[in-house]
Amino acid sequence: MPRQKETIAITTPHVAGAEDIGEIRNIVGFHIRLAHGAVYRHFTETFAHLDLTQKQVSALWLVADHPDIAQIGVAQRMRMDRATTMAIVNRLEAKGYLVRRKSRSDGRKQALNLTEPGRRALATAKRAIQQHEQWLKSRFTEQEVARLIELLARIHG
Amino acid sequence: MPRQKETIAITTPHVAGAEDIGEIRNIVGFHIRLAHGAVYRHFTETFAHLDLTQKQVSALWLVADHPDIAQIGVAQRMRMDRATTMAIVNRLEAKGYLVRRKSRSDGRKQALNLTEPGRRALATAKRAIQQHEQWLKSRFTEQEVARLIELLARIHG
DNA sequence: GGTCTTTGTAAGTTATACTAACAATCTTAT
DNA sequence: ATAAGATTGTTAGTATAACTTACAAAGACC
Repeated sequence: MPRQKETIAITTPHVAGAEDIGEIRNIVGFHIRLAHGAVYRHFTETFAHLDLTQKQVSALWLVADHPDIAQIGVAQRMRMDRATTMAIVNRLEAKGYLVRRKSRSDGRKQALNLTEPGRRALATAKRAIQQHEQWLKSRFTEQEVARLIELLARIHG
Repeated sequence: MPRQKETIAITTPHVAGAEDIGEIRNIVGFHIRLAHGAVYRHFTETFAHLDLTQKQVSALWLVADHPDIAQIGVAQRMRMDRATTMAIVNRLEAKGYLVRRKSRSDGRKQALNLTEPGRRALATAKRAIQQHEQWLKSRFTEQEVARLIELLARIHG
């Protein structure tokens, strides 16, 4: 147990008062980050055999639910900027899971659609997500899950 | 509004049944990711003038609360691996906010401690966090905040 | 003493997020 | 109708974070 002489001088944030906002444990943001990290880690494990990340699955799912969606549409729904969306769509396209094609209604846009392999990959991914959600939800009652979602939705609303 | 002929064929996940796990909106993981993203974004804005990221502030705070802590200690508390911790400690050290020094109790370890500029930076950061937390907590009652933290803690336990 | 483990470190890879700039296209104001 | 402005996709470049592998130094255990 390392604990030398400077201890006292350093562990006292009580001198100034103003910057003492209590334990780091009381910071909501800290808990969201930790929870996100835990979820992210478990997700990655669950998806180790598939070659997909969270974002990629979300994007795949969105395109499946919204055929001919433009990249900007994916970006808005996932709260990402255009450049980040590009990177993700590029990867999905490289895997052969979706195709870009010029939108007929708006020449600036690219209409995104899943390929058959993309649809199969999403189906597999959804099964993995089910497992992952099971792990996540196992610590809550149905009611608590609903409550948690409601609270989280107020943040990203 | 782009919406062509393939719409019907693609928007029906009802055919297989098994992979239909409902709306993406019902996935807890999805909400955690979105909430985390929103928090992360607001944090970044709040900290735009300071030159610190979430992780860096967390690490700084941890070192302040635990003088002579080893990198592995920071890693465990922040749920990071040693390599990631290295990167963050390196950045903080480069900014002159903390110093490494060989632990006397365990030659393998580095004892981390804040410098005076580090302590000042943390004090400033805590004020910014207070603002950030205000923004975050403004949409909840005290009770809801406590409930949210409790639920999130069950995830990262 | 020798073996196994822990800790820090370095190097290299991947994913994400951001900015800035640009071209093509659409929208709006005049 | 044309000019000016906004939107969309794209590329390039930067930063952060997380991961892997490998290695060295030090400690723990037999």
